[in-house]
Amino acid sequence: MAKRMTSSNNQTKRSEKSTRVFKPGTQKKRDEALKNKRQRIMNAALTLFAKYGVNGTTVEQIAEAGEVSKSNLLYYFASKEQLYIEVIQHLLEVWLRPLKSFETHQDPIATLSEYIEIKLKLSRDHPAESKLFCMEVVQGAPLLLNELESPLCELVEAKVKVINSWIEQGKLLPVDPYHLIFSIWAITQHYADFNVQINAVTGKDLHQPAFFNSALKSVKQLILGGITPRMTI
Amino acid sequence: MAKRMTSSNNQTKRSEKSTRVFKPGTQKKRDEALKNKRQRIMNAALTLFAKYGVNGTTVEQIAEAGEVSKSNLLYYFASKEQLYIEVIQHLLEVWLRPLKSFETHQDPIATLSEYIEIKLKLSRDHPAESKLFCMEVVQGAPLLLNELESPLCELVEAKVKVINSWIEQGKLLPVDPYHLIFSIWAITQHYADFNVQINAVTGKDLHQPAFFNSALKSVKQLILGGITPRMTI
DNA sequence: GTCTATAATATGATAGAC
DNA sequence: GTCTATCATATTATAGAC
Repeated sequence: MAKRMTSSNNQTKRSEKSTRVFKPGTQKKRDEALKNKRQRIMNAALTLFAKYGVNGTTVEQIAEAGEVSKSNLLYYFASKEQLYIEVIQHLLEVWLRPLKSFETHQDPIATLSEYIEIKLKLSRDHPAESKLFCMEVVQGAPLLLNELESPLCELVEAKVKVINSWIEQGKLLPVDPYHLIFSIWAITQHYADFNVQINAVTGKDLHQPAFFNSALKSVKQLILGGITPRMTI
Repeated sequence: MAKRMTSSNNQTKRSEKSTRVFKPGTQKKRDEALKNKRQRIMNAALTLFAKYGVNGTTVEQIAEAGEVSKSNLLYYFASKEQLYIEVIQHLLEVWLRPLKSFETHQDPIATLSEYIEIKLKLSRDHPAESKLFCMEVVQGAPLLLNELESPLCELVEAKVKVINSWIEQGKLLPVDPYHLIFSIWAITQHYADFNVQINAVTGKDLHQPAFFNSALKSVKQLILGGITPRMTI
């Protein structure tokens, strides 16, 4: 009793949008406008949730940022919680993409190197997604646990097998694949999530190309340096 | 307007505690009881803030967890915000301690190795502190920015100089000291902050000694592997 | 110091006109 | 679909008795 949002009592109410067609061609336009509006609202919500937390953000703030009225927003999303869920779901998709596209080239170093770069670019270009994901997981991921358990788990396991086979082939020094993956996630996402601290200490951020490059170089050096086989001619 | 907590309008009201002494020896006891109560409340607040966020936690929940009444809590802390500030300040002290005690032994690898271990133990033993610090920084650290700018900055700069001197002496391979420090923070704190995700993927957590040891070993291997000079006999 | 009201207000959500 | 009230409630904080 007396909680803010418990991520449970959700009954989607207005998921069916009016399907009547008046003139041919009008429907598509209508759908697009609606989609844009939903998109605008979700983007605004993402930014604000990442900045103030879910409970620190009001529907009115989101509406203002999305340039709609509060009640209009609640016409498009049944409730604040429903909006949050949709934002999180969309976010997760963006967030798992790099791992899915983790192409396993012949050379493990090239593969991991590419993955690190993709992740660091994601931190640079989608900091709000990174931060909201971070906060959600830190708080116990009440809404994500299901998704984290099945899909992520399988995805990670597949990569773990690849890494282990590299190690068996002597292409990589022995290392625990799970910790390797966690370390890559941790460091690359740190540049987005802790950017305020990084900025306080260095005065720089990832949008400065020089800083981005030095970060990328260092991360690669640290992560890959410990697992690159020495040349033994 | 219409925000939850803006971290500004704070005038500490009840900082002076009654100083009248009735019997000798009673005062100390009284102070201790008071301190214990404040401690209890702050501990409860820390745990709940870390789990539900500041705005997701009500004063009543904290009071319940701290085993005091709501109004009694507000007798000890002028406001929820004031409580939050005190929690954060105490937290920061705990959080900066390892960096302060970053003893610079002769051997850089031993020094860094020890620092990594301390940080990982901190993640294991003080996950709530880690999480709340994380959330605060992710959200822009409105309350911490001052502290982060001066004290942390100087502390880091001192360590950076040490690391650079090691590099000059050839005891360490060239590496950007800032990124090195960030990487250590990122990985070690990740085990506390993202423990839910780590647990979802591996089924394990830092309290299992075997998992702690494998994490420690891997982190050392990754961080130190890329900066340990090769033996060139 | 502690408790029981209760004030003051912020905020999510709905009703109903247009 | 959109807007203007407005409701209902949760929640911080205070007043005042004991």
